[in-house]
Amino acid sequence: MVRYNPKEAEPRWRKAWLDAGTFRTRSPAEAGAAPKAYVLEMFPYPSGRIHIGHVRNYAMGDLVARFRRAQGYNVLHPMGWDAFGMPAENAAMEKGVNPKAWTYDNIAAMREQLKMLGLSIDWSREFATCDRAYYGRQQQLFVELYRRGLAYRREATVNWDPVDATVLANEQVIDGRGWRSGALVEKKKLTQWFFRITQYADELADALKTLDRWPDKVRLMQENWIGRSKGLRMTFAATAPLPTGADGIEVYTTRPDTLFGASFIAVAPDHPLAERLAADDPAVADFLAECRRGGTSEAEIELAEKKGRDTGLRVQHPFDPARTLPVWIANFVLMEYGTGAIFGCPAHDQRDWDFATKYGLPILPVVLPPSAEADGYAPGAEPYVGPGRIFNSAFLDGLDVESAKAAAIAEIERQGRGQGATVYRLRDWGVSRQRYWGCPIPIVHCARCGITPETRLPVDLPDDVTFDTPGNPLDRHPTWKHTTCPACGGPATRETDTLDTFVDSSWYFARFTDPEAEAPLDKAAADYWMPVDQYIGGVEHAVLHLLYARFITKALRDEGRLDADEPFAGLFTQGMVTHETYRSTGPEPRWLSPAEIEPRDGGWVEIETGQPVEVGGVEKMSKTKKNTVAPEDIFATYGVDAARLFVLSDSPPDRDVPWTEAGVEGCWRFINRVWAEAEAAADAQGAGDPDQTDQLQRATQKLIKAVTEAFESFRFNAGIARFYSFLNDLKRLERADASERRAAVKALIVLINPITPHLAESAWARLGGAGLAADAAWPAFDAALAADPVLTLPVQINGKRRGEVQAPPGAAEAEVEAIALADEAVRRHLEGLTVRKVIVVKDRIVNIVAG
RNA sequence: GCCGCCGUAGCUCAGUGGUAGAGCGCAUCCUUGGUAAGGCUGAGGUCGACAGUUCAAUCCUGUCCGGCGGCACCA
Repeated sequence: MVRYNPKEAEPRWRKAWLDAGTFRTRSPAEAGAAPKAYVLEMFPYPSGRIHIGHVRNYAMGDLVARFRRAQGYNVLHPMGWDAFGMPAENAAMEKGVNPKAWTYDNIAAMREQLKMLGLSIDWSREFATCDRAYYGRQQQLFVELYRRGLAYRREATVNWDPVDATVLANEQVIDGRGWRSGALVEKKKLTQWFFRITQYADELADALKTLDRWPDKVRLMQENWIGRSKGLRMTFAATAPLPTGADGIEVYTTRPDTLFGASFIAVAPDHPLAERLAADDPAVADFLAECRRGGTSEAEIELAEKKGRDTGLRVQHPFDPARTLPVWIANFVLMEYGTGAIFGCPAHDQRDWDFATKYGLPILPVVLPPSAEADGYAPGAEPYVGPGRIFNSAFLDGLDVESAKAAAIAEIERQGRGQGATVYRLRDWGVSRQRYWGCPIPIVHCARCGITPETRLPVDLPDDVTFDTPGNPLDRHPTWKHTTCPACGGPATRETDTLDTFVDSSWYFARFTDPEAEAPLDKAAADYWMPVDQYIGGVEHAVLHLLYARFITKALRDEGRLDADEPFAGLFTQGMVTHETYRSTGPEPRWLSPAEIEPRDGGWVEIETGQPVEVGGVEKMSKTKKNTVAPEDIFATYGVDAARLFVLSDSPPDRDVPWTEAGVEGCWRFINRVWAEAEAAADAQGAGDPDQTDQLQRATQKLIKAVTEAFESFRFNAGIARFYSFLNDLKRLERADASERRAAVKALIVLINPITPHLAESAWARLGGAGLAADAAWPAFDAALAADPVLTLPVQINGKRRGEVQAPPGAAEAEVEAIALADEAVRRHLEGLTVRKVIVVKDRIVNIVAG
């Protein structure tokens, strides 16, 4: 008996795979009739060190990739680096290092760590988004988007950090301050580049229902984010010309059926009409200022009181010449949505109800709840927003809500006052960043020709930049931005904005299909491999990255660069790795790392002080809470396979998994048990107990079925649970034939290879398997071999289990009934009772109803 | 407030319209030439609560309770 030694075995097998070229992607010609499988995990930011979350993400992807390989698919499983972004510039500012050198050093370090995981990756396809070869081609795509009107420039309000002199993304603003500088962030109007994602809003929303291998949750989040609503855009005619010169106020509504219930019009505080009125009236100006002061946090919005101010202006009701409605300015109306103006129907909208109640505006019910009577109907204590029949509404009376919407829209359109319209919450994607370490936007500004796309690509990022002063290094570089116009040859300046790094990650998956291609994409390669069959990553990208990538894929499709409609046919979002938190006790509690504590007297104490430690909640691993574990340490102690096994075994893959030392030790013991079984099977001799042999054969077939199904359906932990029980079977059936034992363990090895590939190779070799375990075919399930010769059927009397009987599979009902009624235990329970009915469920159970 | 997911052993989770399971932890014992180990045996569960459907419900239906996540003056 030789103990399994991962320290020796794991590097040896990684070298064997490399030497054999095991994970090289086959060309379509080599693959022939084999189906393709593109398996991809979200590529990492090269921070320089992998963390345990990476281990989980890539272990899952590797499981899928190795599983598909064994099933005979031609697998593409590449890796790259999401390498542009702020951390490199922050390192430059803080440590004076060059961002490019810093990034490539990190990539080199992290590549070595990732390679330790033994992933079945074709490393020949690796690239980084900061490679000139990649971002240059991205610039080419940008120019195409620009020429097709999908990239454009306009003035927009942005988060401006006055200390760092840069624009910040929304997520970089924390409590109103710049996350790095701590300066109060200002709203500033800047001319910015945008991608016209809203042009694809309908398709992005509609196509969600084709993504049947995406989590419902993510599809729902995207649907909410796009926020499509169908309604009516119409103008209420003013009774007198408005101060803005307009002759009416345009509103958007999704409830045109409630037009007869309208009792006021409200415009946003930053609506042009409100601003015009404020210019003439200090009281209005004061009111607008008051509205702006309101906090922006969710809690504040939640509690914010509805506030309004009557402008004194009035508009005409479109359907009732006798009625006019007052025009208010209201703080709850948003300028960014719809037209920045609404009509209020207090009877059927909570916000309008709150507002009308506060300011004494009329509440006119027009939708009658199903159970209510129109005569004498009075609104209750809150607005009615459910379905019903329209009443008090002239030509709409008697219609249901949906029919009334259509009828009202038709009438408004007939009158020429407006038309049916679709409105989205989704806004165009602002892609400008006033940063250095990103893809330069390939545009020049020419005094004569204006905005001109650069044809001399790539536009290289200069290496000689400085970070000693705030602001954009590209903008203050002495020579970089001065160039000539590609159109007229005259003097011109370069655009100094770079692209949001989400652009980089919006097409890298397509580039992987042929990373050497001269064009941004090789269409044949992209059409062979795309879409990605299985994409795996964190749910935190449910909206942004995944929505952007869908948009860019559709834009590339419309440019004829590939045929795929969607980038990711299958998506899986994995949970995080969490860990207990520990705090020291005493006057100044602080977070302690797992390495700083030890068990003592049934609790934990701080090693340095001997003071008791307070064990806190199980939370996402973070540096501040010091509840991280270092993958390298785990690898050194238990081997890579134990770590891979652990992150897949203890929780369903889409849920968080709490990291525990005991759990990983259990995995380590499991690995040793598998190895021991391989050794025992390899050394076993001769024929054994026929009954045990049969049982082992059936158990093996059941294992094959269960594990295959679990892997297909992303229930990896459930599959692993079957391995544990199977080891118990192997132990119990140790008198089975030697050849059957070897077959059983070989099946186990091939099934477990996607999880613990190094162990699988060692065990495979020990059992004399041909070639590499990584190349072994997935075992086929044989239902005939799995069938039990005799079944044990429980017998229930009045629904309670009272005994069990043996019967062959497929036994006739009458036969089983006779066996059951003859059973001694059953007869005992039936004493004094009359059998009224016997229910036999074939091969399952017998239930006797007696009384 | 709206939407979604989850409640099974101390912990993390499998599972099924019909006999409740695994790993870890715990207890007892064995081994001490696999030894910073290995193994045997065992205890431990009103399957979140209540109601309904059924011969039979942990599983299906409904209501409620608890936890997590997303969205939220979006007209």
